[in-house]
Amino acid sequence: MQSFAGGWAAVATAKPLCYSCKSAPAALFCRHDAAFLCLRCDAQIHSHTTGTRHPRVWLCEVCEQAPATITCNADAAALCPSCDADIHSVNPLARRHDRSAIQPFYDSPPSASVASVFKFLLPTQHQHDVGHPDLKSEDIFFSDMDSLIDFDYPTAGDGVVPDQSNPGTESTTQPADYSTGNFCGFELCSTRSKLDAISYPSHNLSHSVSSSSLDVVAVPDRNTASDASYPAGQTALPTTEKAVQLRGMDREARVLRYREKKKNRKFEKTIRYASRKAYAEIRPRVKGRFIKRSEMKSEMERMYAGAGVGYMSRDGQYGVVPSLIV
DNA sequence: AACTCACTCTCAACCACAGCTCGAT
DNA sequence: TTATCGAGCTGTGGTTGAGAGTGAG
Repeated sequence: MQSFAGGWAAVATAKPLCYSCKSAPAALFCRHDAAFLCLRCDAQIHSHTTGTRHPRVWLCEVCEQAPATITCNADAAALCPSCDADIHSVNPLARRHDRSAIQPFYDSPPSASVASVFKFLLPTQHQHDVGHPDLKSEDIFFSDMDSLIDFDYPTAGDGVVPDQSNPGTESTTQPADYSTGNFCGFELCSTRSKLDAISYPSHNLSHSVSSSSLDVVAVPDRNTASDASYPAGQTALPTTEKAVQLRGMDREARVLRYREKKKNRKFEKTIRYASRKAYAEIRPRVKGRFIKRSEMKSEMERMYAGAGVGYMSRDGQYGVVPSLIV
């Protein structure tokens, strides 16, 4: 079994070369020009001084060979249609991941990416703050994140993954044309099924959440990213002054609090069903594997046959769980 | 520099079964 | 509309083995 320790990068193959310089690996895809670009060439072509602000998207985090068109909010990952289909068809839990069409960025990639990576967590009204020219990405990013970054499970119910299969959200899940595999005339993700033998744990969030600003991906607000088939260059960049808030000491305190939380954040296994944990802990095992209680009984009887040693507690239940060495 | 070997590290798979989900009645 | 039933699915932890990574020769 292939290890998945390296996250998405572990299965990634060589990125396509930049269409402009033809030497550096591409980092993003310009939808207007239908061209892969490295960050340097992108900065030159789409700088404010040139006035060119084409809609661009990051490459798929999995194959890194096709433009991302879908964002999986559960995994904080931008995916191309093929990788999305591969990953989210492995089991029912994966199928329930909240996915939405990715929203292109128009400004410089670092600021756009940082601001957008957690945008699915932000209130909808902040979506337009991303492109505000007067704010550093961190200013936008940290202002409201601390109240949203706890990642606590819902208090009601068992804290299961939200069901994204309801009809109301279906339209945002697969907006791209998967049947053809084409997007803006570009053939997507020619390297399919690299993840066939790789499981896809839903709790594995750290690969992108903890990344640097250059590594993170654009994650659009699911409520606004309803159409992936953006006509090239036609989506106007909205601007607002709402982001210019929380200045001064209050904001600094919030930033500090967020950074502290971020520092201490851990993506550890979360027990959703304590009762199952309790049962698993007392369940008899052989070499770590669960065994039938009837098998354990017969095994113990065989082991202790004639020795006069009892292993059951007085009430017939299991006392100390024996670890059978075979 | 390229290769082999030994060693360490990482992690998915395996197992049984209580409890949950959901469709049928 | 509500209640009940049953089939199928999910999640839980310790151990293991395969594969990746690393350093020495």
